[in-house]
Amino acid sequence: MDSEQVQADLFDAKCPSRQVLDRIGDRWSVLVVSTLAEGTLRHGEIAGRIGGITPKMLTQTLRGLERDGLARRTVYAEVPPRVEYALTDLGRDLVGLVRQLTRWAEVHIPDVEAARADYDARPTASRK
Amino acid sequence: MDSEQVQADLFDAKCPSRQVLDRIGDRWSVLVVSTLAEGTLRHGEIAGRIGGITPKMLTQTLRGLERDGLARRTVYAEVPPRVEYALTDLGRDLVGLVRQLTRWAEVHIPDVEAARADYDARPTASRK
DNA sequence: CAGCATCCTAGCTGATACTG
DNA sequence: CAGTATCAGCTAGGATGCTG
Repeated sequence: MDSEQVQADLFDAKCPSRQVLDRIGDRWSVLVVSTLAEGTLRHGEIAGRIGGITPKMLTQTLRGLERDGLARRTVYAEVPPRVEYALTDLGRDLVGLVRQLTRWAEVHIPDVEAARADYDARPTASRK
Repeated sequence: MDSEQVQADLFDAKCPSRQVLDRIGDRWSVLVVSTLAEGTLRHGEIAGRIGGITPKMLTQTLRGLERDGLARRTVYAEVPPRVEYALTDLGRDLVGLVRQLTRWAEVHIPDVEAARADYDARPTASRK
């Protein structure tokens, strides 16, 4: 395989890890998915559990998840309106990946933070 | 535990998955780490393998990886200057996580794309 | 309650040019 | 060769106010 091929594999939108990161790399997706992991919830319930998310960002995030087949949106024609969100099978599968991320973090983030502190303390290092 | 505590767990910098995503969620870190997985490389060699990355972004990314203890930077006092980069043990471990991301993507991204195409085609859905 | 419209800011990112 | 400095654009993200 030539270098052009390697480049194509790594760069662009072809790189698989890039695709996942583009999907869950934003500020709220992981949080919303994790919250929905506990079951079907309404818009306000999700907001309450997460805390600090604006209605706009929540809706925007949920729309993205719905579009990508990770969450299902159910509207009940009632007054006042009621909208429920739940994970799809695909979404539940994503939870598994998130758990792997979490597990890795719990194990290794301490090392990362130690290295960071060490780096910042070192006067010789090219500091930011 | 009160709702304040739940919020603290999920939000802020405490959520473990958030920490990983903050670290590898940027455009180049995963690419650079994956490239370094093949061995010790010089600045220009990494740039050549990745393609499309500017010197500034590469240096910036490498600095971040070095700071977090994921990569090691070795400067040789020669003329012309030579600087080599290699993964640390921690960095190599991160490669494992990236491979899991990649694996998940390869399996499920097709479903995501199908759902997306379906969603975009549906005229009734609240489209973006 | 759910969520849309609008405005606005901050930070990532990139293009370019220059230095040790 | 490796790295820095500067300028500029894009867009994720947030604040606010209004509607069905």
